[in-house]
Formats: sequence, structure tokens, C-alpha cells
Amino acid sequence: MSKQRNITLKDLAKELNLSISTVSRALNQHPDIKPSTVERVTTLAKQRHYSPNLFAKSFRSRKTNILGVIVPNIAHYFTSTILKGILEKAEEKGYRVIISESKNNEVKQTEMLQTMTQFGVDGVLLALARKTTSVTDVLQILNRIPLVMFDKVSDKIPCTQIVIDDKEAAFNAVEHLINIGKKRIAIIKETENSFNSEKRFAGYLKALKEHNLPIDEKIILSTEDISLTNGRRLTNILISMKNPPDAIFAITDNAAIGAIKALNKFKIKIPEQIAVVGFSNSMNSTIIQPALSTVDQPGNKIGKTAVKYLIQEIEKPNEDVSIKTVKIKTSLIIRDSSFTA
Amino acid sequence: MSKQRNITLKDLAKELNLSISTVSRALNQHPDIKPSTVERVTTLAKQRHYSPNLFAKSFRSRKTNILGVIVPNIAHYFTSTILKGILEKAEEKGYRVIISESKNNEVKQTEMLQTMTQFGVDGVLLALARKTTSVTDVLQILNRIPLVMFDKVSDKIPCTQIVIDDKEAAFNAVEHLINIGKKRIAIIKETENSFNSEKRFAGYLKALKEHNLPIDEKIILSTEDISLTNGRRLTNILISMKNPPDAIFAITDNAAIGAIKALNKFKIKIPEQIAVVGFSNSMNSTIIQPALSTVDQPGNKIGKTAVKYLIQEIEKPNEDVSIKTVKIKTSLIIRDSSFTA
DNA sequence: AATCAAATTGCAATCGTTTGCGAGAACGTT
DNA sequence: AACGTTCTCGCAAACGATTGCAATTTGATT
Repeated sequence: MSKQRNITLKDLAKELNLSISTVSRALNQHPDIKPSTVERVTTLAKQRHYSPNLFAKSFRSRKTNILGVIVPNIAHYFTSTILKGILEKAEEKGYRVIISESKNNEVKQTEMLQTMTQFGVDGVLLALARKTTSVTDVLQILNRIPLVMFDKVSDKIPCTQIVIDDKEAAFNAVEHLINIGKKRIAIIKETENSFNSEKRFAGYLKALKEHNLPIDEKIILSTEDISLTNGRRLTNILISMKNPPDAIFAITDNAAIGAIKALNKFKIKIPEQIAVVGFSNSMNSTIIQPALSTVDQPGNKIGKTAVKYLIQEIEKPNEDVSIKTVKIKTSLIIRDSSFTA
Repeated sequence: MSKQRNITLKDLAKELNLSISTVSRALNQHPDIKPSTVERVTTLAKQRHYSPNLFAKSFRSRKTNILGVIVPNIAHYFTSTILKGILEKAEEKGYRVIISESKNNEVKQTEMLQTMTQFGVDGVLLALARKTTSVTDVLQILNRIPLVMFDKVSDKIPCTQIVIDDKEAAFNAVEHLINIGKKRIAIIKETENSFNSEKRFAGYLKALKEHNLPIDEKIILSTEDISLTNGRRLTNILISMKNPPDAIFAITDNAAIGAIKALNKFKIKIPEQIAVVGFSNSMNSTIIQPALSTVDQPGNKIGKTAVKYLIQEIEKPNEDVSIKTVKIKTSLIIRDSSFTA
């Protein structure tokens, strides 16, 4: 059961007693070719189910119409919504998408960047691996092909970046807690210099300051791995304090859900005694009891926007691409974990 | 800021006063080339950061080392774990992966199959769009390039398929419910002729029969869209019956979670009054209270296995590829929703 | 009928790499 | 010194498509 060979321009040309170039032009509606031959060529092409070898086309034009995407973890829900947006926009614009997972491994990340450029993708979309320390490899890529970053970015890399306004989003979330009457708001964040965590923390601080609330380091908790388990663990610490908080802002839904689980276990009333707000609007946030208030990040839009700017750079390389940081609007979704009638 | 051109064999050849072929052979450790020139070539290549144009290579060898993947929905958790497996195995074997979403749209699906073959991927991995009625387009592809299907498959397509044993998995789940003493087990399934739903239903029936339990059509409920909302809706129907079930088997975690939400609302004790078992081991299943018993489908393994067989077909096209259906083992995870000490 | 312009078509190069074959050089054998 | 091997290397074709330019045909004009 061997596979049938694709038919080429040459095949058509031979069968029609024409030159390859004439056949090519006939199929590309070049004005030079007389209508009758155009007719002959197109009918035979249809009959034989001719379809141009895109690979050969790409090879000649030095344009692959392929975008490379590198993300830390494809199975992360927020990431997958971004990918969805990327796929949609790319397809709409006639691009194919190669996806790779860096698994938060910096070495792998550079390897992937290299194979991608080596392979000849027209541009790369990149969400940095966590704790990416050296950006020199990325900078290398930058003067070879267009690059747009999203979600996990670094200001050390001069390229267009699509992000959400972490600081503002966190500010809004915390301000909401203040507005419902909370005065002692804890935060659960990451220790490592995570791009997002730091910005969200800044938003937290800003909200407290603007509302003249004291900042108490005892209720500013950090963890290396911002997981459900650690969210629960840190919440246990918070509720065993002599002066426990009346609200918890977790910079991740998972951690927030861990918090709720801990509070539920000790029958602490949410949101009356302690309110909880998370970040991401993951699937889980509506599953947990009570439903979690959280910041919605429009992944789809981020993906689409990233592709839009990347293709702009690809198709207009001459115009000096103004490097910009695009901030996608988030929205606070208020659910039972912070809702008071 | 124009991008720098990649350097080619020609460049190296000119600079070394050698022919392109010699340079090529030198870099590919061809025995014909004398050690001293190999030396000269390799050092210059390193110096100039030469890396072969993979696209040109592919073009010549007619081997792209690209696999195409088409799935209905990339943001579905189970699907994304499969993709993870696919990416891992593919990378390990030196293949790149192009991913497309059919969005359960049959027309899009065929379009994508066509662009992929037209582009020249070495093989395709396909999970069928729901309600795919006509498989003729897929059959068309089948005699052009290697194809392996997974998860959503059809027995009308003669190719290697990687699936889980839906029937057996469902059988085990229902038998488990019987073992903990349940005698009146409802099922929530899909109406449409979904490949998976029917098989799981068959497993349900088999378990009841083997244990001599009566089959009551009143507690066999179906829905077009097997969602959380519909799971809740149908459960409401079940608990308002004069003779309600003492267990619910939902063929999807989402529906099962909907069931739990409905039961919780009416303060029906889980699992004492009504036990619940789902299917998929999604993230949500540990978030809901009580934690959901469910069937774990090893997505990662499915993905890896699919790639393994696909590459086998690609690299040994002569040997008559024995078309086989590989069933990946599932395991029942027992949690609080069906646990009795 | 001769000439010229316009309409059609073909030649050949090109993209970057690999590879069969042949050519020339170096070396050893008699 | 003549011949045959063995080493090295370059030529040119090939993958499939596009395209500038030249070549050919056609038709029109005088």
C-alpha cells in the first residue's frame, strides 16, 4: 500500500505539451497566457487534482508562512486559550503554526528557538520559561527573525510584547476587597522574581496605600511554587495567627482555591469572615464552593493580538517597527467568595 | 533594522575556494574528503555560525519532518495532555508539530487535512470532529500520507487508532458502584451517536447484566451537549423521581460535577444516598466537594503512542503496516464521591 | 508582400542542499 | 616508465515552483 505521488507542474506540462512555465502562469492567471490554453490547463489541473507543492513555493519565496510558538506548558488552561487565539488568527491570515513546549527549561527554550529559525519560520511567538536568566540567546534570535512575546515577558528584550496590566488588575481586585469593607488583606504570591507576581504585588501595595491601609509584612506570604497545596498551607498559617486577615488575595486561582479549601475545612465563613479573590478565571473557579472571585485574562485576545503584531512585522519589515507593549484589558469577576449583598 | 541573511554552503565554498559539494560532504563527514579540508571547512562553518537550511533539506529529500495534528478543541484539558504527549515524543524523534483546531467543524477538518497534505507533512494525527458524518475526505488523505487517529475515531477508517477501552473503563466504574452496594445506578450520556458515549453505555449495560441488576430506561438519561449544566439538569430530574437512583454514572466529569452540584443543593448525601462517578479525571474532579471518583485516561501516553505508530508508518512505508487498534489502559480513581470506609 | 507590433510561449536561472559520476592528482607496483 | 589504485574533489542534475528575458507565432498595417 504505497502512497501515491503528488502530481506536479511538470506532469501537467508533459501531458499538455506545454512548458512548465506556461502551465504555472496559466494557473496563476498571468495575462500573457491566451484564454484557450488557460482553459486547457485549468481543466486538466482540476481533473488530476493538482495542488501546488507549498513546500517548494515556500522554498523559493523564502517565506514559509509558518509561525513558531514556544510556551512553557501547553496543558495550562490560560495558555491553551492563548493558543486558541493564536491558531484562529493565524489561520485567518493564512499561516500555519508550529508549537513547542519549553517546560520552563531555559536550555530547551533556546534549542527550540534555534531549530525554529533554522527551519525558517517567518516569526516567533514566545512566552518565556520561568526563571529565564540569560536573554542573550533570545536577543540573538531577535536580529534574525521577527519576534513577539506574550504573557511571560522581559523588559530586557526589545520587542513587541502583549501582556495584561498585572498591576492594575491586582489593584482592582484588592480595591474591590476594600470596597466590601475588608481592612486587613493578606496576599499569597511567589518568591522567585516572577515577572507577573512582582507586578501584581505592586498593585496590591498601591491599593492599600491609596486607601490608607497599613501594610503588614506578616500577612504577605510567598512560596516558590504557587500551587493549590501551597495556597492551602499558607492559608493555614494565616488563620492560625492571633490577628488573622479578613481577606486573602492570591495571585493565582490555584492558590486561591487552596485557600478556600483550607477555610472550608475550618468552617470559616467565606466571604463574611474571610473573603478570597484569585487571578486567572480558570475553569476551577466556578467549580469550587463558594465560587471564586477572580481576574479574567482574555487569553484568546492576547493570542490574536500577538499574531496580529507579529504578522505586521513580518509583512512590513522595512517600516521601522515601533516596539510597543500592548496591555490587554482584564476584568474582575465577582463571585460568591467576595460577594456581599 | 533589517534581518541578517542566513549564510549558506555557497558562502562557505566561495570563502574557502572549494566547491559547494565538497563543503557539503565535509560537513556530513563523507569519507571522500581529506581530513585537512574537513578541518578547514568545519572551523569556518563554526566561525560563521553556519547552520543548514532545514527547509531546503526537506525540500530536496521530500521529507519535512513535520507532523500535522488536528483536534476539535485545544483548550480541552484531556486533549491538551494528549498534545503534551505528542509534542514530547515528536521532539524526541526529531519531528516538529503543526497543530490545528477543527472546532468540531467537519468542513474545517477536511480543509485542514488538505492544507496539511498539500504542505507536505510527513504524517497526520487526527481526532475526529464530533458528528463527522462523511469519512470519504479522510479516506482520500489515507492513500496520500500516513494517518493515525486517536481519541475520537471511526471504525470506518482503516488506519491505526489509539484509544482507551471505553467499554471496559465504564464497566469497571459501574461495577465499582455495584461493589459498594449500589443497586439502582443511573447513567447520564450523550444522545448523538458519539463514538465514546455508545461504548461507555455498553460497558454500563454489561456491568448491570453481569451482576443481575435490572435495566431501567427511566434512569438512562441522554443529552445532546454533555455539559455541567446539563448534568445538573438531568440530575434534578433523577432526584425528583418517586424511585430515585442510588448512584449516578456520568460519562463525563463535567456532567458528573453538575450532578454533584445538584445533589449538594438539595443536601443529598454523597455517596451515602447517591454516589457519583465521572469519566476523564479532569482538574475539576479534585476541586469539587466531595472529590469526584472518575476514570483516568492517560492522555500523555495516548499522545506518545500515537506518535510512535505514526513515525513507524512514516519510516517503514514498505512493510505492510498492520493496521491495529491500540487500547490504552485506564484506571479507576476512587475518591469521596463513591467511597465508603 | 514586407514590416512591425502585439500576443503567446519557452528557456534558463534561482532558491539551498544532496549525490552519482567522472576527472585529476597522488601513490604504489611491476 | 608505464600502468593501475586509491584519494580528493568538482560538475551537474535534482527536488517543484516562479519569473525575467528571449524567442516564436500571430495579426495588423502599410
